[in-house]
Amino acid sequence: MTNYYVTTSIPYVNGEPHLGHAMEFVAADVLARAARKRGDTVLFSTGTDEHGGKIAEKAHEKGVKPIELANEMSQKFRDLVTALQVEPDRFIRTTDKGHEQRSQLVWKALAKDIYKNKYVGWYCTGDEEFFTETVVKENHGICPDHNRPYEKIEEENYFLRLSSYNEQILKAIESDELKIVPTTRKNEILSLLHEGLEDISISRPKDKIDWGIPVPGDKNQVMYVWFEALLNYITVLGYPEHADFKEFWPADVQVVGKGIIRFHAAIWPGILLGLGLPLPKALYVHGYVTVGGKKMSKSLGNSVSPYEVINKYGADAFRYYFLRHVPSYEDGDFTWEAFETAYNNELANELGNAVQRTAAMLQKYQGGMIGDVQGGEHDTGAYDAFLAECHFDRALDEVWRQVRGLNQFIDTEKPWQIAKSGEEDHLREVLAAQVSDLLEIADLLEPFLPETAAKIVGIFGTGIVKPIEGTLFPKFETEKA
RNA sequence: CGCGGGAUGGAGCAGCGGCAGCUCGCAUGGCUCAUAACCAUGAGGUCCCAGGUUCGAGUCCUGGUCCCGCAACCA
Repeated sequence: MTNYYVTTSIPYVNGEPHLGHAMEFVAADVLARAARKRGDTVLFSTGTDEHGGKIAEKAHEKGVKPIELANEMSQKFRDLVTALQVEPDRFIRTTDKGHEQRSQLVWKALAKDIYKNKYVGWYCTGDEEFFTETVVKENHGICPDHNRPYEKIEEENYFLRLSSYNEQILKAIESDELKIVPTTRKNEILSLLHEGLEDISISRPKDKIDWGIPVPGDKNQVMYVWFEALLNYITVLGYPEHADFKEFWPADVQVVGKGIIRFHAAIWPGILLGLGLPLPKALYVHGYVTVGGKKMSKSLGNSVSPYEVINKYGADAFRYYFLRHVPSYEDGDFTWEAFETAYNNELANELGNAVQRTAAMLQKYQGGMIGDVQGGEHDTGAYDAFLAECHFDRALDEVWRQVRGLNQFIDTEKPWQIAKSGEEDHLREVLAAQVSDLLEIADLLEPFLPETAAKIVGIFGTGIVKPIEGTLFPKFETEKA
């Protein structure tokens, strides 16, 4: 029995769940479902990242405690996961006691690679934030927001000796021991590693940020959120002693967005090497979703809630669009127009109608009786390969190649003519072949569109057609502006 | 010269040395089992510019133009 461990990054509960989060959940869910389908023992984990100054600040603004805000927001992400028909085995919160305790164990285990040092930086008392040398130079030493000079401030931080693992990380990524998909992302991180990693600060003074996990043995410091958030991938398994940890680590695939690749391809491997643990086998890096070609933002007022889409068209339609029409290896765009076109043409017309016409003919000509169905005859090699590479869009292209092939087959065979000529055996064969195709399509679709796959099997899976209520994908009139 | 990605028919993309391809959209024809669905055919491209390598270049090299990421200690 093979074990399979897949994770998503855990969203920071600073903002509402958006399309990007939804897409990542869905991508990981496809991998998990595909693994379950081939019989692996799967552990699929997701969750929320809840500590840090931003959360404390926001809670303060709203007049609630940080944990109250975190509870509320975490639930929203959990609800989104459910609405998307995404089925994780674990949902970790970084405020879980277990995570906090285990993170401290990690800290202690890393002791040899942690040292205390002074962090020197340019600070604006207006923003209460540090700025980089570059930014300070650009602004000629004066903060444009507050019109006051940046101050040079020193603070004590704990640092992780990331630099000492640079070579090992570089080798692991170069050799695909830690495989980064797609290659462009791998090259990006390799160039970063060639430049060399610096040690990073992994704590903050408590008097500045106190919403965090205490550093063991130092009352004045809390862990830097990023450091601690990364640890979720092993604390959720029960690092260091739990059986799950021993059985499921290293992860098979970690799904992350392109914006946080450095954390996952540099810092995280550094931590793992420091702990003497194996690195994850693969990192799948997806792009960002834009709306109408523009970054989603509140100021532009162009953000689309995942629920708007799901409530109107259903989870499977959502999954379909974001898996096929947002390129798996690049950024993608969402517009209602593109979504509705894909929905109507591909889901309703091509697939939905293929199901419908097949079911209708079986009922009309054979009283719903399905003849001998031969099992899948198509070569799914390309599909399998794409799926293994997280090339979801291409994998679905392959499925749709079959859907189109089926429609072509029907038009070529013309079962309605065969019915008229009374060649019953031939008709039975042709219709059975259609069903066979549809069942194979349903099988391939299962990780991507679980509800749809189940419906198709429900209709044709037994010897007799069991029509569903309504249609697979009711067509929507495109709203014309 | 900080690093990297990209520029291909109206739109979105694939092709990465050997007849320029896919999806959408558009036009025409066919069919009638079906969700006004399905099928076929067609129109539409100086493959960013300028040089070069080659029998042959979207495809390789050099230079240029224009876009877009990253370059963080916000997570």
